[in-house]
Amino acid sequence: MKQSTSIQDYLKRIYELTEDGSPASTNDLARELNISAPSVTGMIQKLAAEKPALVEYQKHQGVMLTPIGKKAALEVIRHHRLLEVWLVQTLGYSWDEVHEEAERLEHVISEDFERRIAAALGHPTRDPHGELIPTADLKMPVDDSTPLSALRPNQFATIQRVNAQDPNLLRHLVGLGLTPGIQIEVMEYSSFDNNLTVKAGQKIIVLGLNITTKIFVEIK
Amino acid sequence: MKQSTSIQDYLKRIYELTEDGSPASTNDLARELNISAPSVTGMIQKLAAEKPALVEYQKHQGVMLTPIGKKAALEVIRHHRLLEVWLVQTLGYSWDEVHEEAERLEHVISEDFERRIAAALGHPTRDPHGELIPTADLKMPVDDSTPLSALRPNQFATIQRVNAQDPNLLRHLVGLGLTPGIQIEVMEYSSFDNNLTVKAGQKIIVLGLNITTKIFVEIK
DNA sequence: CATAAAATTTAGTTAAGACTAAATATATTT
DNA sequence: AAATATATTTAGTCTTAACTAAATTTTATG
Repeated sequence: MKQSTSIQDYLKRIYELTEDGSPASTNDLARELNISAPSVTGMIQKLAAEKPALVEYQKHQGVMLTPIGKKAALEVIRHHRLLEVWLVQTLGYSWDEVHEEAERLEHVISEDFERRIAAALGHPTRDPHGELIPTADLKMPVDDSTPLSALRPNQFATIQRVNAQDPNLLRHLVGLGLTPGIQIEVMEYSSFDNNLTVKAGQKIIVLGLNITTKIFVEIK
Repeated sequence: MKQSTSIQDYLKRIYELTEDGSPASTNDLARELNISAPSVTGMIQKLAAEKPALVEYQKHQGVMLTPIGKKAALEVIRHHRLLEVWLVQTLGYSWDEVHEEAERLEHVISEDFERRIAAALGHPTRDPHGELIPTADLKMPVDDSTPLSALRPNQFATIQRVNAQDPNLLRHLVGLGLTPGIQIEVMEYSSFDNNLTVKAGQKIIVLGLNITTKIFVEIK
């Protein structure tokens, strides 16, 4: 019942890619995992053949997680996000440094360790990027946020989460003052390049689609 | 230059088995690692063939670590022991619970993580069992302790370290009040079974060789 | 010191999980 | 709807690190 590190990575990526309800394609998975497409096909077939199956798979149609696969994925994601909070709170990591460390630790911590850090941290519900942490019974809380890219001028919002791991992007956002909890107002929208001009604190900032699709907000 | 988990385990065990200056035998290594002897031979040959070599190996003569292999081993041991302190101090693990968790974590933490916990803990010199922690520049501090088994009646000593990982034994010792820092007096010695009768606090305790060779003391 | 026992190594397999090259299926374009 | 482009799968290989069975070397014993 305990999966290898690489199986856990597959399940986690499949979870992320199927959050919208549509199956994950072999190619998308290959890209996300930095693994060749044929290797991905092989692993998917293996996961689908397990008893009980961890994924549902039809040739050329992509993969979805079975309920069991989903539990396993949420377990890894819970580990990852709790670890991120823990690294930031107790060891002074910054939000652009935690991802890589958590990525390795998530596979080796015990359930006991998980319980201990969750308790020590006061059972946090979000990681340092504002992402929701799956509950101890492995349910993902419902997320009511909207991508910033969907907002238009004169809308006010609070940043809830930033769906990114790239340290450079994260540091850039800190520099701009765009972190969870921050209030913003949309000033302008350009339909040509989908740029949004937003006001955060005193700053007026122009953001491209690449950034606005990664920032999720609660509309005021 | 970064070794696999299993190579790290080999190096660590070889370090422990060669601390007395004599080479580690294939069989001893196999037993310590829970791996078959032929597998051990294979791995040893591989480690000896690396450039630079991690071990010195002559057929049928056992293995020793090269200076480079020793550094690598001390790195893993430093990780392990710092993690044990960390788990006890910040997450409330008891000394019989830490070993297993540290055993998995030691292979995946970054040098940055190592530095952060070392600093957060105030650069401890011993782990929860009293074992010395290799320094940041990977030197093992000299150990001046004596096995309790070498003491005789009327000698007084302080327990410095307990060289054991078995949770049952460790809990047993806590029950007997035999933990690092505790003062003891040797009352009796039996040359027949090598039992020692010691006084720790109020208690009078008879200990077999299996235990007295694992407890290391500083003679008063 | 010859022989039995124990330790070690060699030889050959296996499993996981990656890879490339080639084949095939699906999707897109004209 | 045919032709092309893209995505996916199949087939076969490689590496790591384990295994067992058999051969060999070393050590211990009679």
